[in-house]
Amino acid sequence: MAHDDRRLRVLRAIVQDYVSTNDPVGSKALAARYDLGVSPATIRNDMAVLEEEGYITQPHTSAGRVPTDKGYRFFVDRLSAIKPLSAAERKAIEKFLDGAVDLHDVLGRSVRLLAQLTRQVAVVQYPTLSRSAVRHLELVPLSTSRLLLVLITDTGRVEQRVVEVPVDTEADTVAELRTTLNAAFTGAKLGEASDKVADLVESAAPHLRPLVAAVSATLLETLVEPSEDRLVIGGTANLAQGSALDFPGTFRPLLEALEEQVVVLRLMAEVGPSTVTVSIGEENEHEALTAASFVSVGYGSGDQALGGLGVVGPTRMDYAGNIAAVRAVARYVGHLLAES
Amino acid sequence: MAHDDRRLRVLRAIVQDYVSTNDPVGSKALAARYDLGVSPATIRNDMAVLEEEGYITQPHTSAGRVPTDKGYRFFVDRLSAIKPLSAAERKAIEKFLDGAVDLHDVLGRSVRLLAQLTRQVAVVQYPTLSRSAVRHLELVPLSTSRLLLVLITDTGRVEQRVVEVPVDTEADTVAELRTTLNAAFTGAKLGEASDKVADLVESAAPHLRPLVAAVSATLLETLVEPSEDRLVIGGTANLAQGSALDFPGTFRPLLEALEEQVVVLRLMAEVGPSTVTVSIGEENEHEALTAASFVSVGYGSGDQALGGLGVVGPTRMDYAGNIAAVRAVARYVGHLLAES
DNA sequence: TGCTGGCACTCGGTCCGCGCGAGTGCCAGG
DNA sequence: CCTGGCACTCGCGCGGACCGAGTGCCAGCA
Repeated sequence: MAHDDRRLRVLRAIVQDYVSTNDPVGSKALAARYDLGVSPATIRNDMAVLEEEGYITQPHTSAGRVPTDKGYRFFVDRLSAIKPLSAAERKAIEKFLDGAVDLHDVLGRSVRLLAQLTRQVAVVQYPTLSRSAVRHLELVPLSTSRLLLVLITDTGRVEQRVVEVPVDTEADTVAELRTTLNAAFTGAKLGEASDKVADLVESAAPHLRPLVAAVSATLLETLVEPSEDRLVIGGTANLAQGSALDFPGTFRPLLEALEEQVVVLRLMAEVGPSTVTVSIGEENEHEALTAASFVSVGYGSGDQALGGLGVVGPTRMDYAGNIAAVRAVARYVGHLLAES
Repeated sequence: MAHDDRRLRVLRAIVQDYVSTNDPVGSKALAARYDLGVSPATIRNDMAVLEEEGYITQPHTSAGRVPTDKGYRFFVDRLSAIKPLSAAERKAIEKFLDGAVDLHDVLGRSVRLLAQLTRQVAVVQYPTLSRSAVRHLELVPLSTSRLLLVLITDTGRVEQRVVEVPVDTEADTVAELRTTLNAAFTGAKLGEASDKVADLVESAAPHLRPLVAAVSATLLETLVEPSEDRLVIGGTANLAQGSALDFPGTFRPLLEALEEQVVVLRLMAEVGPSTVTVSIGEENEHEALTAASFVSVGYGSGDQALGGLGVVGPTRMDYAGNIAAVRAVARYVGHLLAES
């Protein structure tokens, strides 16, 4: 129907206007700024309907309208045209990420880049251990009864743990152990490592068995939450922009939630690669995020995401732009990790 | 002189009162809350002198007085009695830090702990590479012309770099190379590594020389700023407390400066072990920090600090408490790193 | 000489009342 | 079904008045 179509355009205009001006938008301003082809009075009627249906609301009687979470949701779902990045932006991405020297560096640059592109808080997850493969396992003797286990994954993550071994070991034994472990685990997905452990202990030379068991146990421990997932956060300064406006009174809890990491990790758990997920306002379970939106996507080539990244900002954000930025950065990060 | 002594007490009272209430403090309130033994009128006279000398100031005529940076400085310098931590706090420290599983974990817990104890922004520096010693060097072949160099220090830091090697290598060669490098570097301070490189290349077997040179070069590269120093920041949510009050308009720049890291690292560069450094307001060079104070100390046993940690907050902070907390956490971190 | 109580003065914060303007809903007409 | 007109509502900003905290100064007292 023609009406529905126009109402959609009205809603879209309201969202766009509100996002850019941060002022409740009235019928006259809409008619003036957007070429809707109808008079303010007609727009008012449409707005009344939109309000009844819950897409917009007015903060008080004689103010303009503001999109509700439902309004944003509708807007985002109908976002057909993904705003392509400008040439300058593409260039900035390359410039920013090239020359990264290791994983930490890649993710650090990514988070800064994303924060800068979107002017929001950026969040980047380290590649999940359990979906990474072992590149190398190293054992460094600390004393005769303590070994340092160093795990290096194909994504460049390095984890280390001290292993208390049940029997005293000598250099030769450690070398043997190292060979055994690497033979067994190198190239294997960590998520499947637990399956191998039993067999490995079984088939190991008798004098190595307690050692293999101890080291394997420690290895599996690193795969459990929360140490398996790590997060880099950047651009929190961007929150301070219009904090009072966007997050009335909820600024501090929001920062706390971000530092908590767990909250964000939970959001991130659902992301798939290449499909951008947008979570708007009240859709977020955590209370501190009910005034915020979260745009996220998985990165990493292949069917399963190695990790996620995204941005957090006020519901009043430039969804189209942020989605594009998040997607672009994820693609670059995926490439960078694949080629290292 | 009796006067000077009383004036000092007045200044101290002003600082304490202002820190706890965040209201400019007047003569009457002072007389009522602190047992100075004199009347408000006398206190007024003292305050006039203190103001003339630049220790306090009044935001506007007919308001109370507020300490100036100079006033805080004087207060801090005369802080004889370090407030000892409460038993509960000591317990919290132990509980918080025990069970840390690796360096990242130790520092992460420390920063959270410090933020919680002081209710300020906490900052912890990773152990400086150049002052750490090599525990182990590992080489993992990525392809015949690329090696992954993994450096493990005695403080538990792990750094990795990809080394492009000039000639194709085989597994045997890599093993030889690894042995050579570990023989040369294990146990050596990284700061002194550059001295060794020339000799090492010289004395290496001819076929290893280009490899040793390439790997050593990469090793030395990791020692230059900014990758040599890393920072963990936590408790930024604490800034949001009275951001408007404490940092009028400078909230965002402050967050930016903290994220910048470089600024903080520069401040941290000067810290020595065991001596707490306090940098107040305008004493900080960086503009965004002119309304903030920085309390820091080095951690690590021995004469030279392995790294620094501290807190950043408004000049209006509990210096005695924060100094005590920073010192206590530094001691614990030092112990933890020493025993691993 | 130094402390004290009293007093006049200053000045920022708060409250109140008012007018303005943006925005709305409704209605009659095209 | 759209449009222009109109009466109505309210939040915001502005200006004035009041209030109270705090000060500086001064004369008196130990």
